[in-house]
Amino acid sequence: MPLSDKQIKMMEQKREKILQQAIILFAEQGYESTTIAKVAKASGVSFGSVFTYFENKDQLFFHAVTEPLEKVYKSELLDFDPDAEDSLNEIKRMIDKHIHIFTEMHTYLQLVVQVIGQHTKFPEPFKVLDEFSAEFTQKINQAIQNGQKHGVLEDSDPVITAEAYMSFLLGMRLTFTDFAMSGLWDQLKIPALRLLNPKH
Amino acid sequence: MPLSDKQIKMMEQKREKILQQAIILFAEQGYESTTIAKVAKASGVSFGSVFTYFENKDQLFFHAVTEPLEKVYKSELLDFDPDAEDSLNEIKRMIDKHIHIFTEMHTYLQLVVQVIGQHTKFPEPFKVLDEFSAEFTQKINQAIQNGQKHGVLEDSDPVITAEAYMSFLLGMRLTFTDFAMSGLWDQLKIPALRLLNPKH
Amino acid sequence: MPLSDKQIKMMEQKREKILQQAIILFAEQGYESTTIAKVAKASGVSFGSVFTYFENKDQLFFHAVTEPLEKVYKSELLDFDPDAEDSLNEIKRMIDKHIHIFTEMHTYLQLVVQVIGQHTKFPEPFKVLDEFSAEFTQKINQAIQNGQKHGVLEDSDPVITAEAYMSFLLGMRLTFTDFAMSGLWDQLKIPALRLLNPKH
Amino acid sequence: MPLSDKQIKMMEQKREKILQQAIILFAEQGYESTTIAKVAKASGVSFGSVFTYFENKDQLFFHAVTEPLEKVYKSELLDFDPDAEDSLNEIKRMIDKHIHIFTEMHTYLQLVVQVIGQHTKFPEPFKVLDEFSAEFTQKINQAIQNGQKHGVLEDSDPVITAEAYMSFLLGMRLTFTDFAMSGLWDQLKIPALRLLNPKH
DNA sequence: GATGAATGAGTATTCATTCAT
DNA sequence: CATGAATGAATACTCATTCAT
Repeated sequence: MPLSDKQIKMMEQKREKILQQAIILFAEQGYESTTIAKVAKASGVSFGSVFTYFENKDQLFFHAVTEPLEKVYKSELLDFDPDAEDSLNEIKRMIDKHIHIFTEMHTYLQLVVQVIGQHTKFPEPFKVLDEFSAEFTQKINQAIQNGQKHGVLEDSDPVITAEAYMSFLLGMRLTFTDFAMSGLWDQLKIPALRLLNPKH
Repeated sequence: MPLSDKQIKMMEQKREKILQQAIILFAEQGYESTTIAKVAKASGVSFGSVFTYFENKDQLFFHAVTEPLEKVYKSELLDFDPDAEDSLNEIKRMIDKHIHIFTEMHTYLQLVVQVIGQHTKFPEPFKVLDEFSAEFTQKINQAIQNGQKHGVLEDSDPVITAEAYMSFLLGMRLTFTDFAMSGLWDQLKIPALRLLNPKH
Repeated sequence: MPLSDKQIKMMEQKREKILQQAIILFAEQGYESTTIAKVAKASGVSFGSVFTYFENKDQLFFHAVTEPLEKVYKSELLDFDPDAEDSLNEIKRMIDKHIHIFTEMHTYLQLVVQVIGQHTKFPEPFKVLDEFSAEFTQKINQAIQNGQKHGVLEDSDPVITAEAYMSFLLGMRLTFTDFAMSGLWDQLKIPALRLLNPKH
Repeated sequence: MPLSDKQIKMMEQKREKILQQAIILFAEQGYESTTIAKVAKASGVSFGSVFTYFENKDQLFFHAVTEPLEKVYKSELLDFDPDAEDSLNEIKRMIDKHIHIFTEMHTYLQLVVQVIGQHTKFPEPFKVLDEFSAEFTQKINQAIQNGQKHGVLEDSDPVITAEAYMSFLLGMRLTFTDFAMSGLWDQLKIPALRLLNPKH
């Protein structure tokens, strides 16, 4: 007897709830200090149920790291046209979006940073992040070349510039732990654009 | 019976050795995965000895985070004159130095990032880092204002710009896990300077 | 709504399948290492169904131990005439049969041995085995006395001899784990008979 | 600073105590039902200490199975001269000894039987037992041939007879769970000898 | 001061069992 | 009756810390 649609939906919600809480806890307390019991409590399920939805702690961590990227951030962060005709405006729109997304990514980025910082400890999730990182900088690179071709950006090594841009985004969210002061974020668009070396 | 000078020196060396190995292990494996036994083994002492030199694991971590800063990086990173007459050259010299230091700080920065990312878990070490961060950006800020006053930097909000500069430094070391490609580092001076908005 | 005959038959088959797989798993892996999930998987049913047919794991084990005995082995092992006129031939026939049955009992005997060896852990199944053991040796005893009366067996304490005979049967199956070498079994009839002390 | 002799002795005693209790518990309750906590309690140490002396539960079990064999039983069971001139008396002495040892081995044999019965679960300890078993039957075999050569044993296949003798010893200890009735044991020497087929 | 045995709090994970569908 | 999600008791094992030598 298969599960009813309702049941399946309930289970999906429960899985999502567990994953959300796991992301928060892993981000704030780190992999080791996040116990399955804490995740279960935060999600309102018994700890046994966590194992119904995720094979083990490692897998839970892996999904906590990769699912938000695959399901949300990836498409959002890559949502710009690197070959746009109106190159400068597209780049500005992109920066706007990136700053905005990174601002919202607070918790998730702490997770990302853990994985990158201790990549030998987390090889599988790191691989996923690393691949996205390559794709992301590659597309930024392309947009920069497009801007240079259209004469809206001054010349600069597009590879270095793309890497610098990404470093800035990542570092920005790290430096400011207190993200109440969201007014700041907006203003970071200016140095972000400056990194891409626009013509005056 | 007081300890001889030689003995004192031996002990200091032993303490230093333990701390160095602790920094490496904490950085690469994280706080929880770094066991006292591992640190002791890497330092060539019995694990009991670790407790002779450091009250407990927490204290060991605290010193691993703060001593390199206090003893080495702090003075190096603040070694520039924010009121220099030859403002542009001083800024360029400063960037050179910063990029260079951050390049070398690889391991230590992983530690820093852990503390910042999980600052609720590590309040004491975080406080030390946070205070340095404030001091650092304040001094950068001052240098930027000096550059603007001397007309070598275009106008820009010096607070934002200083934060952007620091974000870039921190993010830069995070993005590139493979630091064999040190050729890259040199080239990062260009976008770093661009962030400060120099006149053409 | 009563169950149809067909349904009842299906259920009986399912119960039998579960029991067979349970016997194999309990025998090869032991009580604790045999999980209900493994039994269910091996039987091709959901683990919930196991509880439909057997109250709990203990009961499943109990039936795994006792049913083969009650339904198959008991009658086979007792299928000899302890008062036969042609005493020697009956005894030889009995030995033939016993050796043959024990040879086939491989898996089941592992189960038996577990219960005997850890009888404090398995008091109920042990009781059943113990009672059969008493009945078996008693009947062997009787056959031995009959043989002695007919002058085909030399004198010997029939109680001891019966126990020795049973010990031999049980030990035999334990000693040889590799039962591919079935040629051996046949030859064991000779020492088995010798135990009963036949006249030359 | 190395441990003092006294300390080392204390530790050896503690290890021995743990092992003895482990043997008893593993024998009576089986591998899975024997918890480290139970062993620790029975030995009067904290459960943490068990791990000081044995790497893990598997290793504890391995040593529980192999040490008594290597240290005690092996030499005792092989303590007979398979080439003795006074062959019959040597064989009788051997049987006496074997029956006596097996009588005393009660607890240990339950352990042995577990390992043999579930040898796929316990490959390493099984290997040790299997090797001893081969050595033992080989030496018995030799003694039987010697007896036949000297004309004190009737002819019989010495390989089969040796196996039968060993099966009997093992089975004997299994059949009788209540070993209070030690009067019985003595009488088992008679069928044991009979198995070896002595001349009248 | 140096060592490492002893301790036990804490944690991931397994698994029998219950029960809603 | 069949299914499998939910539960939490139970257990091996790790590791910081203490302290006797």
